[in-house]
Amino acid sequence: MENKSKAPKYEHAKIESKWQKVWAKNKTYETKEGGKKPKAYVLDMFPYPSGDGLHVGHPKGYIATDIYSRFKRMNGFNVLHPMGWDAFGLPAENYAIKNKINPEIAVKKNIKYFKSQVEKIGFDYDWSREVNTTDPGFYKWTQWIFLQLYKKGLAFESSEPINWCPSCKTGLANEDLENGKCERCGSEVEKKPIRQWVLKITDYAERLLSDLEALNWPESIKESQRNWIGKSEGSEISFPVKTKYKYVLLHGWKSDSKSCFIPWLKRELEAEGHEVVALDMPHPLIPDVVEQADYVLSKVKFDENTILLGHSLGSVVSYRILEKLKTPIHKLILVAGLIEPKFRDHDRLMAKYLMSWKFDFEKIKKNVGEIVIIEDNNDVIIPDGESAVIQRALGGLTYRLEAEKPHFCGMVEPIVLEHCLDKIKVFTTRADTLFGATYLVVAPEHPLIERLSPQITNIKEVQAYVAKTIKRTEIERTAEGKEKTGIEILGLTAINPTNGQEIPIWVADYVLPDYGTGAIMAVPAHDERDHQFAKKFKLPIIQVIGEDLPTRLENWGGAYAGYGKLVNSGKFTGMESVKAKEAITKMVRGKIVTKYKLRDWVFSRQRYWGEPIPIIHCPKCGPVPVPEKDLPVILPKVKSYEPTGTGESPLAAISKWVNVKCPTCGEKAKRETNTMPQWAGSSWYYLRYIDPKNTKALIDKKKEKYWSPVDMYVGGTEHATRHLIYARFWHKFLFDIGAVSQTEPFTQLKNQGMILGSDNRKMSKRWGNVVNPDDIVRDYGADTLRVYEMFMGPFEQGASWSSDNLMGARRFVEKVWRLAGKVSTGRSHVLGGPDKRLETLLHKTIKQATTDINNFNYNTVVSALMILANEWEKAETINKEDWLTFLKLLAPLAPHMTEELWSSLGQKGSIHLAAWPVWDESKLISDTVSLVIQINGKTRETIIIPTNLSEKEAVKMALDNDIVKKWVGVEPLKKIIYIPNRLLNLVI
RNA sequence: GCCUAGGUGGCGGAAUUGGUAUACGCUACAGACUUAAAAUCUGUCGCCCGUAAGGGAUUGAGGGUUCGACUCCCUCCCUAGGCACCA
Repeated sequence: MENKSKAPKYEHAKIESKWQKVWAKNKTYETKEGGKKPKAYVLDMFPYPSGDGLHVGHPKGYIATDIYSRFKRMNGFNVLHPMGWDAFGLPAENYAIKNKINPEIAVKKNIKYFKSQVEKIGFDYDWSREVNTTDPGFYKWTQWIFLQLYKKGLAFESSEPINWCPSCKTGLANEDLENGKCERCGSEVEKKPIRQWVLKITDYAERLLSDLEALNWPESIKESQRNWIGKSEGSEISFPVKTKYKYVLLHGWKSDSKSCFIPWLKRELEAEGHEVVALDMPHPLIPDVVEQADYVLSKVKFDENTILLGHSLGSVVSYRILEKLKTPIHKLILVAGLIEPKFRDHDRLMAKYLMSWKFDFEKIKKNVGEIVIIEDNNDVIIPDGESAVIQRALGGLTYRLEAEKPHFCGMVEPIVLEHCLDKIKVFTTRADTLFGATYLVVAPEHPLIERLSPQITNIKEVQAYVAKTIKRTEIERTAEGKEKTGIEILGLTAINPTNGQEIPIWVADYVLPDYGTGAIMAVPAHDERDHQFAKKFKLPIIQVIGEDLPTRLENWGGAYAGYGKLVNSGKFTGMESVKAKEAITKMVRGKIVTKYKLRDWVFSRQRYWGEPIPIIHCPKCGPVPVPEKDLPVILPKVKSYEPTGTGESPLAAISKWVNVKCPTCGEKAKRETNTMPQWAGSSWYYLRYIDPKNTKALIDKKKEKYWSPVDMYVGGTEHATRHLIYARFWHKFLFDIGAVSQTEPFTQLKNQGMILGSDNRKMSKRWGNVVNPDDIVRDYGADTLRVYEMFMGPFEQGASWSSDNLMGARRFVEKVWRLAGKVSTGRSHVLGGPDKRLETLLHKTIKQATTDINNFNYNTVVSALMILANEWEKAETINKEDWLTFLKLLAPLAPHMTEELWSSLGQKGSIHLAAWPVWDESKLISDTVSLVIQINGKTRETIIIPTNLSEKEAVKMALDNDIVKKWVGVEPLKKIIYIPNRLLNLVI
């Protein structure tokens, strides 16, 4: 009682503001470079400074890193523990629009409020390194990284249809969707083709996946990323399409219809049922291509089902033919074709002087549906790269490969035949079931439908189905339990390459256009979806797996998707699935390939509040990167920053900013007006803390090498497949260009569990269950808040707020405050004298606090400290050295109070710079231990024995015990299990 | 459907990794102090039988390994999260 009155009252507000000022003045937590200390980079995911401010859930992670960083500092580490603001992006912008404040002003205001909230909790941040993604000095380097990506071809423009949020009025990345809805506002997204910038994150898919293995991250986050990347290994297999065409084959200079591959190709195509015309053209030695073209036109009628093939000079004849046609033909195939009078071996004077090389490219393009250009890598006549020259003039697809004989002069040229025939390429992970592929299905978006439309007899119905399905949103298309729809494409059939079977081709929207090849082989016996589809449309189902299955196909409810031995599979019958995959792929000349579900990162937003993309569009030079010396491209101040919804950002309206001179040619040009997504700045901000003031380079190499990577990264799980994938991607890219020294940015990651409201619901204004940390700090103190949040339960688990439990933490803090009154210079006493038990307990507590803080098991640290405090409360006096040790253990958790008690005992310097206590292993052992005695594995008695007693003596002591005697009786001991200092089990 | 993490008193949760299950805290109840209340302090507090001494069952369910299982193995149920018509 006397001690109680001696101690001054615990006034948290006074103590906390006092020490916060002292720490700031003394720069207690400023990180200094160099020295011989090992480093520890401890990092929080930096917040959006939203208008609402923080609720008590936000600081949970910050408290955890704060404890960890203080602990590391006291253990002799050079600690980097910074904080900053992720202030670009939709939340900040929407807040600004809603409140009619310029985003720049709104963000400044919000940051000020956030910072005041954070500072009250007493974190050890080095504020001299504070970063803000909207600061031009910061986003200069965000733009710089974009330019490096652009230079390496990893940033490109595309007009593919992307996810468009009609409410946020901007394009979105795949990662920004939640069940097909905009993650921010919940609107259903539409597919809209708008021009946008895309980052080629898919180039890094394999590394992003395989490097996960070595990371010390929660398994669930790694699993999310694995799911998101979605790797699957399978085969690409081509199915020939059976069509009816008229082929016109034109031979080259000095040849005729009997030379090279022409006769062979004619036979092969005729065998497939096509009509083939191979003409001998007039004057093969000194040709006049105009005359030859007229000759061909007089002999052959060209229409939409004609395929024209020109070999060598025949290609030039084909241009002249196409110039003169009234209606387009289906396809033009150029084999070793040419478009200019250049030759590898010698000049051909007739080609140079007797012929014109001017062509009407527009007319030619108009008169042909599809162009294929095949170049021989070992050609001796046509110059290297001629296919690219032709492609520039005419478009089409080019293939550079090795012919059987140079210049495609072989009698047999299978590659030429392959390009003459139409094919559907499918991706499958189950090549072993290929014999059971009874039909093909293509996505409604598949180019084949358009390309082969003249051959499709029910084209009207097919087009109607396509039009209907393409309009549907992603959710409608993939809605669970949805009946499968589709329509057969009549007039076309495909050939199963294993057995030559003719199979139908369907179009159905259960096949997705942007995964695999946009077409599948359907194996209804062994794929649930195909099974449903086949049942509905009465398509054949053939079992090819399961020779050894107990039940037959008819008895299965649906498809059997497992592995097994093959049946009905020709020479592969009896083979195991796994082996058959490779063997069958090989037989049909398929390719083993790897596919990923990860899509490229749609990187532009048609919004105001983001980093401008540093590109200038010049009518002459195309897109030109802004020279690095001109960075940053400053986001201009505007009056109206509301989204336009037109696919253009509000920046497009600022002509003063938009109109610039092309950096390459100096002519009039326009700035890119799209901005970057909110994830841009956060993809590299952790590097900026290392070197926050650098204006010359992204980061100083020496500093980067010292501090990278982040040793402990803490944040919420919601960033699993966005921030954490994007940042890893950028980091790997920066590693590839030599800007950083590590391949991964964050070696260890912890997720804090969410703090829910006292009603078990997510804290939100909507439920009125939000608790503001300012109120808790004011009424109970920051130290109490910190201790409470750490004591709530395991760090990675969620828990709901409870004011009762908060009081428990407050009581503990006050108890510690009161204990200070018992401190004396003698040994810790209980009534009657010094107590060795308390010494043992102290050392146990040091050990537990040390290992538990290292593992983020803060709830058990608090409990251990409580146990010691409870014991001391029963003691008369507390030894001063023991007390100081205890304060140090508590210091990371309750920094203000411990600092106050530390200094009140006359200690020099901050407790937070003191050395962490070390436990003495020998002091952990007490003189006596309680030994558990079990009879047949059941606990019956506990006896106190001297430490390290031998088995013999322990058994003797146990058998002396009355209760043990009662249980053992006269039975002989069958077996004795003795665990020294712990347990004795007597089996009778 | 596939994958991942979980399931322990009235509640939040501990358990030295196979060795006394329920530490620590909250709640509740009783007592002390007080004119009274709050605060504080002290004590009791998982379940069933029993006045008690004592005994029995018990870590989502069932089975197994073991002298001994919250902990390891198998089957199943439930909760949370990720992916999902991805061929």
